[in-house]
Order: sequence, then C-alpha cells, then structure tokens
Amino acid sequence: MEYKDRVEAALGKGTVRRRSDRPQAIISAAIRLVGEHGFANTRLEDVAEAAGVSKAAIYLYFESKEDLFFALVREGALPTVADTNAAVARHEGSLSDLLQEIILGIGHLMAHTELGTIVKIVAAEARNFPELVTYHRDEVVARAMTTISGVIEKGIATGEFLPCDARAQAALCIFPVLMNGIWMNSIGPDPSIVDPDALLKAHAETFIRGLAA
Amino acid sequence: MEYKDRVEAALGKGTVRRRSDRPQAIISAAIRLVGEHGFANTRLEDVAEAAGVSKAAIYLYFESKEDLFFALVREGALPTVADTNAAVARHEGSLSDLLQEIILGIGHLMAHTELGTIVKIVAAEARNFPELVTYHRDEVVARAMTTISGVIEKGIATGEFLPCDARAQAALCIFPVLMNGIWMNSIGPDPSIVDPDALLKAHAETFIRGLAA
DNA sequence: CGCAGGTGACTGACCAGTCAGTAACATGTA
DNA sequence: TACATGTTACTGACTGGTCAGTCACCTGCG
Repeated sequence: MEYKDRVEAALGKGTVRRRSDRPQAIISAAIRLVGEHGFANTRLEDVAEAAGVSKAAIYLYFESKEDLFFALVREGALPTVADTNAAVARHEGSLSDLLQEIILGIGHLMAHTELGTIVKIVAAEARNFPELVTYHRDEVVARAMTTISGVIEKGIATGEFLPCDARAQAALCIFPVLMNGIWMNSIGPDPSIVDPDALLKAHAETFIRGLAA
Repeated sequence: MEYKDRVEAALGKGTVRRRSDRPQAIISAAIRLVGEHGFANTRLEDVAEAAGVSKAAIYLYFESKEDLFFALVREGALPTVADTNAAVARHEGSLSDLLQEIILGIGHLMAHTELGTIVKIVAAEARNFPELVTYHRDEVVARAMTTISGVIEKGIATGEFLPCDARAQAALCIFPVLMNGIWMNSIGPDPSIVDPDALLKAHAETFIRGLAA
C-alpha cells in the first residue's frame, strides 16, 4: 500500500500533511504494541504502520526507540495522578466514600484504559531501564502514596478509621487495583476467574470495612 | 576463559561432567536473567555463561529458546501450588490462622524467591505466549483460587467469616501478594515506599478483619 | 577404541537507525 | 494569473550489528 493510501485509511480522505497530531498517534500505537509484545519485541516498523506513517517518520519526532519509550511512559501516568489529587482536594463527605471513589475510579482506568497497559509496561521493563524506575517512583508512586495515606491519616484523626500504619494501608489500597490492571493486560478478561469490576467493588467494601473503626 | 575454568568458577573445583544437574542449572540461570531482562532481551549466550556451559550445550537439553522458556515457567510455580494444597489439607485450628499462614507463606516466596520472578515473567510475556496463559490459568491460578476460596467458603459455613463472594475474596487475598512479588522483582526493595514483609503482615490482618464475622 | 557430552566458529534472518530523494504546500515575483 | 523557488513532512531502500540456531570437530571416561 502506498503512503497516501495508508494515510487515508488511517485518517480518512483529506490532506496528507498533519504534523501536529503525529507524535500522539505514534505514542498511542506504541503503548498498544509495547503493552502487547514488550519493548524489545516491538518493531518500530509496526508502530509506524499502526500510526499511519513510515518508520523513518518516527525519527522526526523521537530521537530513538528508547526516547519514544520514555515519552509513552511519561505521558501515560501523570494525568491520572493529577486527577486523583484534584478529586481528593475537592471532596466533601465521608472519607470512606472518598476511598471508595479512588479505588473505583483508578480501578476503572487500570482495567479498561491505557493506564493499566502503562503499569504493566513499567513492571515488565523496570530492570532494563533504571531511570524509568527512578522517575516512576518519584513522580507517580510517591505522590499517589502520599495522597492516599493522607486520606487514611485524616480518617484516623477524625476517628472514622482505626489507628494503623497509614503507608502500609495505602499500599494495600492500591496493590489490588494495580494487580487488576496488570491482570487485564496480561491474562486478559476472564470472568470465570475474576470479574475485574466485581473485584474492585468487593475490594472497596472489604478494605474499607477492615479499616473502619 | 576456557570451558573448564568457567565450570569451576560456576560450581567450584571438581568434576566437569555432570549431565544430570545441567538442565536445572540452565533453568535457574534463565529464570534470573529472563526475570531481569525479559525473554526477548535475554541472550542464550548469557544464560549459558551463567550456567557454566556453552550456548550449544543448551540445545542438548532444550529444543529451542522458547522450549527453555516454557520449562522454566512450568517448573517455577507448580511446587508452590502443591505445597499450599498440602498445607491446607493438614491444617488444624482456626481458618483465620490458616489464611494468615497462606498469605505470609506464599507472600514470603513471592517477595524473596524465584517464585516472584516467575509471576513477573508470566505477566510480562503473557501476550507473546498465549499457551503460557492457558497453562497458567488452568494449572496454577485455577487451582490456587479453588484452594483459597474453599477455605473462605468453609469459614462462611462455620460462621467464622461473613457471607460474601468467596471467589472474589480469594482473588483479593492473593492479588496484593502477587503485586508485592512483582514489585520486588521490578522496582526492587525500597522500604521508604513499601516494606514487603510489613505489608504482608498488614495485609493478613486487614484482610482477615474485613472478612471476620 | 567408542561414544556421551561437550565445544567454538559460523550463518541467515531480523531490525534500529540513516539518508538521498519526493510530493504537497507556501511565498515571492511579474 | 502563472510560474519559479523554497520549505515542510515524509518515504523507500539500505547498512551494520546482533543473536538463535547449526555443524563439524574435540575429549575424557569405561
């Protein structure tokens, strides 16, 4: 298939020049393919085809395969952290409700959007890219942990929750959510084993009951 | 370094020919390296060197790189499932104690032995090897889920636990344990974020309290 | 000697990254 | 309006390095 035909197939009839949306199209294709096959096993030629460009075009926007990889990991998780912080800041009502909202909200993103793919990618490739670990530990994990353990500590202070190690509980709050996302992106949906949404609901209930005073 | 020297470095002074323990040495080396770098990024030459043999020797015991891969995944998880079933069968005492024993026992293996590496490998490579998913779903996950949900159902029957969806709770029981193992094998130990053993202890407590009648 | 249990050197396929070339559009010039 | 000249966005063909898998030969033990 010729270039123009490919572009039309990917974007519909029209102009051929569309610089601005290219990087995002490439990143989206890369998230999907790297999520499926891993970094080493993903061919830049396939990313290019999925994004409707040639392999060489990727090098117009990214310095190298690794550069593209860092870009997709960076862009993939930050919005969620920011959104969660915002939701916590504007929340009114009981802290149990807030925790439930966090679990179900992030849980849904993990199970059904690119976010779960990102988490799986980070886990799978961490050892190959140490900078990735540093970045994620500081920019994503530490922030998320601070936000959630803050909610739990506040609940302990108000007497809504039993006294406990808030940091450990924050980890226990998100670990099943993360695992659910990894599961969906690896083993795939299989309700006969675990139904992801039912599991999230059960987790929210059990976890909050375990915490409640 | 010559062959004999390499072998001595890997195994200490002594005999050079030891057919019987070769496959296990190769598998152990492969688990470590594949766990660190992923399947595609692990060179058979490096596996060979770590096992103290030449690359060609691997082909005396395994048909292909993929064959070795399946062998390591198969050998890696089955003993744990069998051990857990045995522990459940011979257990006397409260079901809460049994659940705690399961969480801490499997949790320790996940965080500190090859088992965690295997789980990480399966999650990372699942999409590349569909047979792997089928195998693990049927031979490992389904059995483990049956065992644990059996314990929970028994607890509901005796009145020790509240009525609930036993299968979902079984998943919630092991998900944090699995995630802890993946974490240790990806991000690595970092007590400032999560101390793996403290987390397991907290999980056992909270989870059982959430379940208790 | 015979042969099980190796080895080291080799090969073919694969793929990241490069580069000379081109189609589509913009701008100036008369 | 008509056409030259420049620019942007992109391509197809190529190259060099890497690695799974093969093969002809080696070596110590019974």
